[in-house]
Amino acid sequence: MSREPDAGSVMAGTLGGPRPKRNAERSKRAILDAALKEFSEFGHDGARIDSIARRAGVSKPLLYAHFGDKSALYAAALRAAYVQIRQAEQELNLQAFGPEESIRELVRFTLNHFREKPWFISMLNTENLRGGTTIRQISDAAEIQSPLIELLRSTLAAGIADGMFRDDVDPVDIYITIASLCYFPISNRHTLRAVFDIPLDDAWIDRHAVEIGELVIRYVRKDASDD
Amino acid sequence: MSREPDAGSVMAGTLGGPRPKRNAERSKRAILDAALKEFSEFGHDGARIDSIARRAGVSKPLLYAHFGDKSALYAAALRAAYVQIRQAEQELNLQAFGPEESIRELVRFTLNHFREKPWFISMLNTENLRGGTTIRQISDAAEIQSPLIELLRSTLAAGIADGMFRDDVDPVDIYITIASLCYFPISNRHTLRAVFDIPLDDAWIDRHAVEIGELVIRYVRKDASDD
Amino acid sequence: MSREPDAGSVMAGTLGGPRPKRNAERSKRAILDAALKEFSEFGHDGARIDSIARRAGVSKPLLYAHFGDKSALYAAALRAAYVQIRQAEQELNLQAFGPEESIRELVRFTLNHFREKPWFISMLNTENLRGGTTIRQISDAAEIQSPLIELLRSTLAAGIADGMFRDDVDPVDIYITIASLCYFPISNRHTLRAVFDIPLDDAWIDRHAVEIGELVIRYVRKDASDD
Amino acid sequence: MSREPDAGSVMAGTLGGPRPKRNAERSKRAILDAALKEFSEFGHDGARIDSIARRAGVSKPLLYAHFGDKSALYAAALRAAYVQIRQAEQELNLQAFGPEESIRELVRFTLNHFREKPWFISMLNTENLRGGTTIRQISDAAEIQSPLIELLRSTLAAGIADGMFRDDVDPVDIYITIASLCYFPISNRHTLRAVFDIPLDDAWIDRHAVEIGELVIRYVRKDASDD
DNA sequence: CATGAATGAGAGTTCATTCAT
DNA sequence: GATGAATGAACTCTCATTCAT
Repeated sequence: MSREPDAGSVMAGTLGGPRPKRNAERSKRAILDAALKEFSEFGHDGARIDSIARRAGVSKPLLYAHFGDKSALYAAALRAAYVQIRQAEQELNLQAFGPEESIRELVRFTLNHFREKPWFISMLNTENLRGGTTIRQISDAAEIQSPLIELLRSTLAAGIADGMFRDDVDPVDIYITIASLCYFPISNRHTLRAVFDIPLDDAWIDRHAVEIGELVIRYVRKDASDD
Repeated sequence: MSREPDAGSVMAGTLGGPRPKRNAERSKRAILDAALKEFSEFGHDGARIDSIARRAGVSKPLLYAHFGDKSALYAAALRAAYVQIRQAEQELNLQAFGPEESIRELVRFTLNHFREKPWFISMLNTENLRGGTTIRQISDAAEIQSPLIELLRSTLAAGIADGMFRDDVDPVDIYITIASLCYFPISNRHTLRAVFDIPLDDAWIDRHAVEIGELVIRYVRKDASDD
Repeated sequence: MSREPDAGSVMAGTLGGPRPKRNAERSKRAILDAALKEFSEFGHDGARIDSIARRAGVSKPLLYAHFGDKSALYAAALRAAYVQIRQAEQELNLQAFGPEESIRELVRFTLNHFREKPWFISMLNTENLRGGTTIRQISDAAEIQSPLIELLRSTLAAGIADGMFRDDVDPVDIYITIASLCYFPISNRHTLRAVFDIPLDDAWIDRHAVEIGELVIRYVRKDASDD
Repeated sequence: MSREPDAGSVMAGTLGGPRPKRNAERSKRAILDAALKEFSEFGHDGARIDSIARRAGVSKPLLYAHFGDKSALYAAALRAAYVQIRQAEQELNLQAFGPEESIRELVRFTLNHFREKPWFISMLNTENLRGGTTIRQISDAAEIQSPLIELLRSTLAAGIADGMFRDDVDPVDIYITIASLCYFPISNRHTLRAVFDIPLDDAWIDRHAVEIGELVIRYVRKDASDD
């Protein structure tokens, strides 16, 4: 309510009075962050309420007071993962690029988000493993819908107008294609490493990102055979 | 399903009536099948030993006698999922097709396997969620390695020899690309359905399969700009 | 219901606006009422402090400030139940009736009190279930003792004087007899309904009340065999 | 753990092989007995599963395996209380007595059962406090219905035939009357002791039992005023 | 060999109670 | 004085695992 300590610590020395020890908003946030970590590390069933409370630095009853029960907390964490990626997408400014570069940029963004916020992939895997029961109940929330499809649609339109892109590709398909290509190597890196002898490290991923970009562009590009 | 190599032969000469002596093998098989189902439906932590025993129609002590403990059973189930896909791959005869058609065939096969044996994807998701600890311990087993890379390498070589394919693509990359494209729409169908308004049914998947094929082929195909 | 003895008078002369100053008394009363309901609905262990506070429209710390802890609140509620019945008894004016009618009146009164203030029976059941620990600690309070025994004693004396009643019955015994007969059918109405096929409704109770009256009167009445 | 002192000691020396350490029936019985004690001492909410398991000398999981959950165990205990009184009633042989003595005998029996098996009253109190939800669900069980009503009916009929009893009293009413008179002084002995200055001990109860008998007999007896 | 019976350890959840504003 | 925020302790229930027959 008044001030937030971590933000506060940076500001140490500024006047502003004593930190509040009881701050509902802050506790809720801490619990949600901890839950996101715990659920994405261990899945719905593997996650431990005790551990989440400890991570958040609060007691279990407080956690229950704020979120109800484990499943509700899981739902909140799942939702938070979506909200996070949608917020990040807001900062993408594809209009600044030409059609092809826009696509490369979108690929870069997607892959980097998956890589840097690993809990997003983990939460999605967990949720799909569970049959999507939870997301189905929160999907009505507006924040979950990605506005990216619109961005992609206009990018494709620009490419078509330029005579560079085919006019028979669906933006949702392209989005799913990009997501597929970015998701799998990261989501499945452990099993891939076990089966193939390649070093699936950051460098590999970076190289792969370039390939993905080219792959998608070649696909949408209008070429000799498309007349 | 699988033949019992020497059923009865050990006991062949002994008198003692027609007691089913191969029950051990049978039980083991039943447990493994049940475990594969249970683990893929509920994940490692969600799976219940009780439920597996019930599904297999055996007692828990028997299950423990055969497999040791839950983690060992999980490892066996994971391994079984790999063995199964490798066995199916044996029946792929890509040599019968030309280079492009080979690739289309591989895409079709991969996607169908993912769709028809959903426990494979589930097990992989589960294992990756868990950080790959288990697969790392069983990855030395020969049956897990996919011989598909070799098949792909020769397919690509044939395409290069024909002058149809580029000569700078790595077979592992292509394999991962194909797997990515086939894996994601099936693995994540629940969350995708919640977020996008598309009907992710079999018909959609079938249409998408064609797109995937074309996408990959366009990527490996040598075109005007590749000189 | 009960008058507020000196409401407002203390603050009468002070300036300072019309703040409700008697809130303390009010809150205490509200808490007690809520506690009586809650404890009688759910018993000592089933009652919830949260629920009592909510019912009373006050915060939990206030409740604690007023009553100490759950057991003390329970004790207060138990005491309140007794005070209530004693107050009601005050309005009984048996002297207005002849001996037999007095007894009938007492039966009617007792049964109606049990029926209309169900928390009295519930509190007594709860307390007896708990071994009477609480009542033993508050029994010294004058308000708990029933003056009814005296009333009964003089009623019996009048009946004896009239030559209508036996002279060997103890007023306490008669009181317990009346209470027994009125208590049981109401206290145990749920189990009785489950075991017997009779409709234990108000009409039944009313008829039963008449029987109880006759039963008691026949018992105290001097008859041919009592010489 | 190894030996069971009480039961075992009685049979010590009898042949019959080693006692089974794992005996489902015996465990179930032990749990039920312990539950009956615990629930009647502390009520539904006050009872502790831990305590019941300890009293029964078994682990909590075993208890759950046998009975499901706390409420189911409570239901089983409640039912056991009824079964117990019905079994005891079997041994009542009222036909051996004349009508009046039958009634005295029934009173004696009822009061003694209440006194000697205090959990019966406690369970009934608890169940009524809870609104009878549980008994309503098990009341279809035949063993719960009391055959006593029939006994009473024929006793009354005999008395009427003898010209000793009135012919307008209902056996269910009489049963409830007797139960009321026997129940209350025992059920409410703690609160009664706190309010009245009488020693509610065994001697008092015994004397009261005689009074109850006479009371009931006077009520059913045909007297001068009943013509 | 095969299993019904049993349990130690720990999970999620609740509740009376208190702190800090 | 009054309260939203917070918690220690305990409770019900579950689960992987093993014993004894």
